[in-house]
Amino acid sequence: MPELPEVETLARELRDILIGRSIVRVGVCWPRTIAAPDPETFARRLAGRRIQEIRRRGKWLLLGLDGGEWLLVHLRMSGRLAVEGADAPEDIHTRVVFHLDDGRRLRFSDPRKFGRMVLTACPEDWLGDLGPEPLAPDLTPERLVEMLRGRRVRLKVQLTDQHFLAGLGNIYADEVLWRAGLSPLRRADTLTPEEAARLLGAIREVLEEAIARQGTTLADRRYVLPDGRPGEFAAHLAVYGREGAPCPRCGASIVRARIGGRSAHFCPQCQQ
DNA sequence: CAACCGACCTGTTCGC
DNA sequence: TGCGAACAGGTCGGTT
Repeated sequence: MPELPEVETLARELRDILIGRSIVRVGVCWPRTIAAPDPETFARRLAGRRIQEIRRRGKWLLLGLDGGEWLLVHLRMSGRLAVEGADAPEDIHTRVVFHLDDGRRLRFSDPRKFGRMVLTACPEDWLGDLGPEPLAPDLTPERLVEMLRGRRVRLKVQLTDQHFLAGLGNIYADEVLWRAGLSPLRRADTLTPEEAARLLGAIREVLEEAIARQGTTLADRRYVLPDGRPGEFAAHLAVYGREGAPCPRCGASIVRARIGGRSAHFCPQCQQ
């Protein structure tokens, strides 16, 4: 499940490969991947465009093209971007292929078909009402306290709400709360300023460490780098996917519960 | 505003 | 062994 660290890693890797390259031709294998414009227009308008810059916003990847338009990509659950030679093996999950001017291709595969792409001159129209970037310096502990005011939902739900904060998903929300020593069941507006500051610190530590290790590749290998290499953060997960295993901090057994319709993993001992 | 549900999807795991 | 049910979860839109 690609979250902020995975998309950030992709953006960094793809910058080295794609900046300055031109898209020669686009093949759309699963039209519903293209949210806008219609798939034919999408392919036609992309042909001949040069990739000038690559950014990330929350879990969105943004490719800036000459001519002023942006190609927006959201990987959702199972989307994957690979850069490969023309001789690469077929993949039944391929949804969109971008043929590049160096003979290679950027291939989007997505077994679950949830991933979406948009070609637009105005990305803000498509990013939704995203919350602030967790790693941006202007997100201060004071501002986080302000943001939490009146928020009666449980912390786990709050952290995965993209309107509140952009980029955290199920895995990193669990890891962040463990690092901060806060219960996922805690009501968001009950945090003291000290706890909010601790939470922000944990968010940044976890995300920065995960980015440094190039993201989390689980056994299903749903996320890998553009060249197929795995990210190395999975070995450092403290709670996610570790139900019944010992807490790295206190040794208590990690618990899995259902919060807000999805699984939450936490240590009942150090996250009271 | 909070909580929940279904829809979108398919590969994998689980229980009988 | 084989089958269908349940599960995995990001996001949106709808209902209670």
